[in-house]
Amino acid sequence: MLDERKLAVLRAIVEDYVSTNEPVGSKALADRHHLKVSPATVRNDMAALEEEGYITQPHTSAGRVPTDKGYRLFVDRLSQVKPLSAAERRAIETFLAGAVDLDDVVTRTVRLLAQLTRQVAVVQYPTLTRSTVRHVELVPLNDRRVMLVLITNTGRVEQRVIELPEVVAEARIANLRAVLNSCLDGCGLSSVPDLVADLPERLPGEDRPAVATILSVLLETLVERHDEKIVFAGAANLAGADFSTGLRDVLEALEEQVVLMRLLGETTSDTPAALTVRIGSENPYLRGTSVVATGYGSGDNQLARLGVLGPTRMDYPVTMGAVRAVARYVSQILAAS
Amino acid sequence: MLDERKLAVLRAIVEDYVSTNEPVGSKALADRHHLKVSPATVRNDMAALEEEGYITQPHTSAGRVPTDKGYRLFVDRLSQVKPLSAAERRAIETFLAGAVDLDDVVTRTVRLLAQLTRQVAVVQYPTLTRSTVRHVELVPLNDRRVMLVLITNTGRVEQRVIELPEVVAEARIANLRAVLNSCLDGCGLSSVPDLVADLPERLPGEDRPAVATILSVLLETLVERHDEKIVFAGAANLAGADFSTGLRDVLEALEEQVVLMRLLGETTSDTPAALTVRIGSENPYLRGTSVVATGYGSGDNQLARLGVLGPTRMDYPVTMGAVRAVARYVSQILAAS
DNA sequence: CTTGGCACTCGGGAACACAGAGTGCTAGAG
DNA sequence: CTCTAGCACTCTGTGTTCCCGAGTGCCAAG
Repeated sequence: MLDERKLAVLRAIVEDYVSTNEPVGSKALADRHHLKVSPATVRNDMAALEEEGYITQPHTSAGRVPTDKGYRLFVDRLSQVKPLSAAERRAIETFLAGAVDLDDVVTRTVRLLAQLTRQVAVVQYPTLTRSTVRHVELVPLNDRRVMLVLITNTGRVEQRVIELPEVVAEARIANLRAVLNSCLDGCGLSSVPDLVADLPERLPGEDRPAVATILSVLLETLVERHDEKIVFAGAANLAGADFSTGLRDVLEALEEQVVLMRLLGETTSDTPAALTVRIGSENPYLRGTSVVATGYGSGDNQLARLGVLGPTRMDYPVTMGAVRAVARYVSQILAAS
Repeated sequence: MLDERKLAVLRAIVEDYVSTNEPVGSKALADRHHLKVSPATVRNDMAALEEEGYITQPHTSAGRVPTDKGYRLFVDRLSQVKPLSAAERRAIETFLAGAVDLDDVVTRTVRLLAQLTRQVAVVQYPTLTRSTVRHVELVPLNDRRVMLVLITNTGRVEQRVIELPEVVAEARIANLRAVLNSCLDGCGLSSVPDLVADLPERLPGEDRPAVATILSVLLETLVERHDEKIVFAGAANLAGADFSTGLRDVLEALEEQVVLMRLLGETTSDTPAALTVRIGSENPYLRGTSVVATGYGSGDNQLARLGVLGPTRMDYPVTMGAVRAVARYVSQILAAS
């Protein structure tokens, strides 16, 4: 049904449309892409492609524009991820190398990605689930309040202020801290609930109410903050592009953690580092936009996801190259720390 | 020069223009605002106001539109801050009350403010300068690395990973932590540099290189992170409004910490809690937008600033009311914790 | 199967007219 | 001296018409 030349025509249409943002006609196409056939032939192929739903015309007698299905075919079979230039790679490296802590890594990453792709970049904070406990700290604030600080091996720090049900002496807090640390140090976060389950019983009775309160907050921290936090950058890049779904919707989605999560998608378990591309209507919300995302993280355990969001009319090969490269570098940085 | 009625006319023009977004003419004005004079009289007054530069007409023979100078006069003399409704106040209270930590307070505040004003809200993180040290933590990550965690009385937590120049045993780290805490606990952040100045000399010689490294990072943390961090929300509210300076510029400014800082302005030392209103060209960058901001913080020491950013054509009384109210509530929340 | 020719279809821009809102000015009333 | 009424004038925005050109679909010939 789709011979080699028809595919070449589709590829040419996508490339031209992406770069010019105008419906592309048979004449211009035959010229620009040294297809060695006449415009009439191209027209026949276009008719076939339109029949199959890969392209469409905005109105009778205008050029053709790729459909979501057309982009999909282009991404899957007609294009290759375009590697970054050496200069870009160096820029990434130096830019990310200056990061001082996890927060900084994430902030720099998201900005870098936005600048590189000229799209909106989205980065999810490394999830706690697969991290391990590096240290638990209990800091007495006054005699009824302590601050719980949880430090993970990925450099993430979670903090909560806890109201105690009763006055607890500092020494007892210190003791509890020691117990918690000896119990949890180095353990995976997912195993924390099991490990602390019988803790209250192993401590003097007088401490139990306080311990129960602290533990409940600790567990809550693990669950609630699971992978809630997502940041974005490059919203200014939306100003130029026009979205079928209206700029407002896109901006709203960007500020909704939940929606962003859904857009970034989940790491497919078998090939976690693979690039995910969701085109237009393939997206759960925001059907007018495309998302290019991938997992990142140190070594074989993927920590979280990052990607970019833009109009369906985007340069997929370049964008995919940038996303992949940034994910690799940031994984590397995280692995080193 | 400007009698009572001319001022009333200006007020009416501002109010009408803000609510309709269309240049307002003499007829509509005389009707809607039960000024007890004829359109012709209003026209005369308008001519005078235009002469003085308070209003202008987009083109000959269209209605009048307030100038920045006109808005300024309106804000200074012709309007009163509009208090929030009881329902809104309750909403604020319940929404902010659920915050679990400082991060959460800031996030909730900025969203709340954006929703309340239907503008872009901007909140600066409480600055460290006037806080005091609650606790310093040194967590060994491996034998060449420690994590420094600084906890302040405002609930802020700063963290840095430190590369040590040499291997340091955990016991020595623990000792150093104890020294640091006994030395700094409860002290104002601004006095930290003085307090730690002679610390290396008071410790065994073998520790000095490590201590020097740690202290330099600590000091750096105090300076660099000074009041750098700013968050915003409600970018979607920009979608409707049209900015003279182009939407792109506004979005770009929002992602530039430095620009945002300048826009929020500085707390005037004498009346820190006063509302600052910068209208259009009064702003350093982004001359097409207005900023309504104020300081917030517990008690008499102002910690940081918050405010909203919107088109010059905004409802100043309502916006000012919302900013003031939110600042008060968040100050209250911070004081309590 | 490919190509050249040809008639057809729309979208978008230019030219034009026109209604409506709003103004400035002047002369008269209070 | 101030306010009002009337009037002529000036715009913008909108609707209409018209035409050009890009692009198509189809057909017949190579």
